[in-house]
Amino acid sequence: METKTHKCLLTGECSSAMRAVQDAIHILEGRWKVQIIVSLFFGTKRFKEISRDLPGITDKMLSKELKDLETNKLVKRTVQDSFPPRVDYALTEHGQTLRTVISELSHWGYAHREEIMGKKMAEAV
Amino acid sequence: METKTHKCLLTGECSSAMRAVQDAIHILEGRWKVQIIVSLFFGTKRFKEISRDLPGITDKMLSKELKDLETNKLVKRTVQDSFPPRVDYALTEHGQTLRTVISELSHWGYAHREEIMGKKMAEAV
DNA sequence: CGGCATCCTTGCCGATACTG
DNA sequence: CAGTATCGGCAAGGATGCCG
Repeated sequence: METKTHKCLLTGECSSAMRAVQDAIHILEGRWKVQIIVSLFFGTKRFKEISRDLPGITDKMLSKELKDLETNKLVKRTVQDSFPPRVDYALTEHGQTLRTVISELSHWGYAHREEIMGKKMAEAV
Repeated sequence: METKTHKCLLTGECSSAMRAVQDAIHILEGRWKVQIIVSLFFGTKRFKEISRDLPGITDKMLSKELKDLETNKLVKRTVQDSFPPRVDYALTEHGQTLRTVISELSHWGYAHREEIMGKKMAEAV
């Protein structure tokens, strides 16, 4: 326990694991990413549909975030060349794997709220 | 499946789950939080020890982040009034529960890297 | 050693307007 | 409908210096 295990801390295989964690968080962080993903958990959506699901988001942000998610192969963008223009967004298979992660985060988030607010309050609410 | 389940999207119990996820992410996000926590996975540390584990972090940031983590009851701060001054930081029981979450994020992060870089490259590295 | 105070840069993100 | 273009505020956070 008092051994020099901390030598591995940010060099060696530990740093590789660190980067993996940071990568994962980086994809989920920010005000909108998770909300967009959750919105798409419910199925394929058009730009405006997602927009309506996220009160307060601007077209600019939604556009940017979707582009990010597409770059990360989490979201598939499909263009129908009809009029009016129609573009569909859906989670890729890989995007679907986020369900587990988000579920885990959700559980911890609840537990955390209990810890912070006090167990008693948690039942009260 | 095509039912109007999206009605619940950001109103109702779904929004509660959303907030839980956001809470969890908020605690882990940023450049340093996870690194500090991981550093403390290896045991109780002093301010300078953590600082040495995280090349590039400034005293100001470390101080702020530790305060945040303490506020969230993830880290316990203990002051020995000796000379030179000595302050110990350790994860609380609640802080330890992050192991599962971080482990999950790490796994997904690796899988994500394979997805992005291509499975072939993953073995090559 | 373990910080806090100050200054300053960066870039996130919102508001608004415009296009095909 | 599905975006892009431009402007700009504001807060996170890096650099530096000082203190008990």
